Formats: sequence, structure tokens, C-alpha cells
Amino acid sequence: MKPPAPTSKDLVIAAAIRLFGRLGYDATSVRQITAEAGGQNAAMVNYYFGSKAGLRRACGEAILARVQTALPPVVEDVDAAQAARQLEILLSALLDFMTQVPEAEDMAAFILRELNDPDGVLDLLYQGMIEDRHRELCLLWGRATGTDPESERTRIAAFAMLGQILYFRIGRPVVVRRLGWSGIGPDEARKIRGVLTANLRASLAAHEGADT
Amino acid sequence: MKPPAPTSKDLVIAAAIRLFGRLGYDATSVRQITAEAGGQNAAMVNYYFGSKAGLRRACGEAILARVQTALPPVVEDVDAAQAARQLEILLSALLDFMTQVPEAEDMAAFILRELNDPDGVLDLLYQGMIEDRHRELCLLWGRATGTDPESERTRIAAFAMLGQILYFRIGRPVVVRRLGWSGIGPDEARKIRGVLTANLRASLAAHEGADT
DNA sequence: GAACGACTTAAACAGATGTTTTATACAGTC
DNA sequence: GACTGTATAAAACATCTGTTTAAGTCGTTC
Repeated sequence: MKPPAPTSKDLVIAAAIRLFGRLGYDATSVRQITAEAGGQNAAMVNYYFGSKAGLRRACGEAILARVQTALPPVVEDVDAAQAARQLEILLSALLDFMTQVPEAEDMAAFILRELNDPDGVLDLLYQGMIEDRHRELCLLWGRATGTDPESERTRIAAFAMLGQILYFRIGRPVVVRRLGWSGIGPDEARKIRGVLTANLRASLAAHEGADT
Repeated sequence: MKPPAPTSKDLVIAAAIRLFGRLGYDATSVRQITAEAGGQNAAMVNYYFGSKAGLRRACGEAILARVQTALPPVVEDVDAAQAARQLEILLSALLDFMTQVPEAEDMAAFILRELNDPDGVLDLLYQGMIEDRHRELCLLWGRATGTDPESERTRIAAFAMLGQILYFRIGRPVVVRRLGWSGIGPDEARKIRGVLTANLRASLAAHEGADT
């Protein structure tokens, strides 16, 4: 039942995700990666992945696989109140995922770095998870507000919701400084969640008024 | 009345902000920068700025100076309704700034890159503009909701508001793909603004209920 | 016109980078 | 025990990096 011991290949990918996310793709050397993975030679990368760019792609695929296994199921057939509740749970889970789980934090940093790199693996990540997850978010939003889940306005609103969460990961250095925190731990995450769920409820409440 | 012709120094800084923002600090070479600036030698950078890191700092200072000249004044003595109106105007201006003005877009990209780089000029940017701007936002939020402008909850809420806006800049590649847009032009910015102002009003309205 | 200073260029340097090549260790198989 | 294929390591390669040094150009000043 216990998972197999991680191979060198796995160790290299894990180290690469961590370093690519922390330092950026170009700022990370293959020697750094293999050293962090415990090995002592840089040729491993080309042996296993063909090139540094191949390793980057392997990192993207590993993230996709990892996220697929951690997906909470989304129940489609829900009424408005259930959808609103699911939205809160989903956003709360995403916030925790982004700010608490160290492994996930590295993956999030990796993805954020890829967002604006034309040579990166954004296509892979988008088609493999981002689009589907966003579509689910739109579905819940549409159910909760009684509007078309795929309307342009709903899709924009879903991104706005995501943006609120993601900024506490992207802008964390600024956030912690302004708040006088030493980091974003469980206590701080709870405070953030309080504000974000209040915002979510307020937006949904605004729709209720015009809805029924 | 016309501004003086840009010096080589100015051209190098402008090119550096653009390239650092687009590619990242490490991924950009000084030869690229001087080539983009019209010059043909890389030694200019060390002549003017001492080092590549010195050029990075000069970019940060140039951004500070530029932003200072473009600041709309914030009127402090306002009632709740006026503060709410100012909030809408401010957020709308920030969204336009982030997605429409090409020069500002480069600066925004530069700042975002610096956010997570411990060796960067985040300190300079934070103390020179980020903290002050955020404090203004908190002030307006506090006035509009009748709460303490410097309470922890208000500061978090201000970051959440910012996050909604910034994500449409940070995650633009994802946003435009999911929305089927070819970019974020004036029309698209207007649609985004519609959603964000609706969210803002909803959040403020939620406070009104518990307030009076 | 000579001398100077500010600016720009070219060439060269040491170091780091991604990659390739070669060599070594070590399973399992006949 | 020799052979084979896989996995790791070491060294060498060409290229690119930031930086330095030296040379060149231009306008200004005396």
C-alpha cells in the first residue's frame, strides 16, 4: 500500500518544480537542480528529459497528474443554496491550497511563472486543468445566481473571484509586510478567508435581489 | 514646452523596464537591452549604472518617479457616499492603467516580476509607492464602510480588491483564452470594469446593512 | 589647433551555462 | 563469468553571460 520509493527522475522533477517556481526557469541552472535532487551530475537532466526544456515540460505534466488526484468532485445537480455553499468550500480549499500546502505552493509558483512565458508550458496547463477548473467555477456561479454559467459576465466574475485568492499568493511579500505578518500561516489564512467569503456572499446577495 | 529628447540613459532604462518585465531579470542580457535601446554596445550599462543590478535599481527609481507624476489626488475629507464614489474611480483608473497604457503595462510587468525576487528592488517599490497607495485605498474603504481604515480586516479587504484587478493583468494569457478575446482592449476593459464595480458595490452594500 | 571631458564603441576576460561525450558502477540473464 | 542494458558520474565543448579595459568619436574650451 505504501507508495514506491521516489526514483531519481521523480526527485529531479520535484526539485525542478521547486526551483523553477522560486527562481524562475532561466535563473535556475540544471546543475542547481540535480544538486538539489541529491545527485551530483548535470547530465541526468539530458539523459532523462532530453533537454532543460524537456524537464520543464515534465514538470508541467507532473503537476497535472498531481492535481488530478487531488480534485474534490463537483456535484453538478444542485440548487442555488447548495451551489453557493459549494462555492465557499471550493474557494476556501483553493486558498488553503495556495497558501498552506508547501508542495502545492511550489506548484502554484511554477504555474504563475509559466503564465507569462510564451516559451513555457502554459498550453499544457491551460488545457489540462485551468480551463476545466474555471468552467466548474462558472457552473457553480451560474447555479448560485440563477444566470447563464457560460455567459461572458459569469466567466469574468469567476476570474475576479480567483484573482482575489491568487493575489494573496502572488503578492504575498507585499501582503505580509503591510499586515505586519511574518508569513501566511493557518491563522492568517483564516482571516483572509473571512474577508473573501464575505465578499462572495455579498456578490451573490446582490444577484438575489435582482433575481427573484 | 516640449519635453527634452530622451537621452541614451533614458532609452536604456525604458528598454530595460520593458525587457525585464517581459522576460524577467535573469533571462534578459545587457546586450539585448542596449540593442533594444538603439545602441550597439553592452558597456553602456556599466558606464551609466555600474552594473546590471544598478540598472535594475535605476528602473525601479524611474518607475517611482513616473508614478508619482500620474497620481490623482486623494481627497481625505469625504463622507461615505463620496468615498465609495472615489473608490470606484480609483479602481477603474487602476484597471485602465494596468491593461490599457502600454508604457504602464511594462512597468506593471516589471513590478510583478520583482514581487517574488529577494534580490530585487521590492523594498524600494514598496516604501516608495505600494504602501502609500494601499493606505489610501484603506482610508477610502474605511470611510465608505464606516469602519477603522487601518483595521486588519480593512487592509485585507483592500488587497482583495486589488487582487481582482491585478489578476486581469497577471493572468491575462489565461483570461483572454477563456473569454475568446484577442486581447484586453477598451471594450474588454469596460466589461471587466462592469463586473468589478458590481462586486465593489455589493461589498459596500453588505456593510451598510450592518452599519446603520 | 590643442586639450579636455563626455560619450560611445570594440575587443578581450573570466566565469557560468546547456549539452555532449566518455567512462564507471551495477543490476539481471544466458 | 561474460554480456547487456540501465543508471550515474566526470570531463570536455561551444556558447553566452556580466564586466573590464582600451580605443575611438564628438563637441566644447582655451
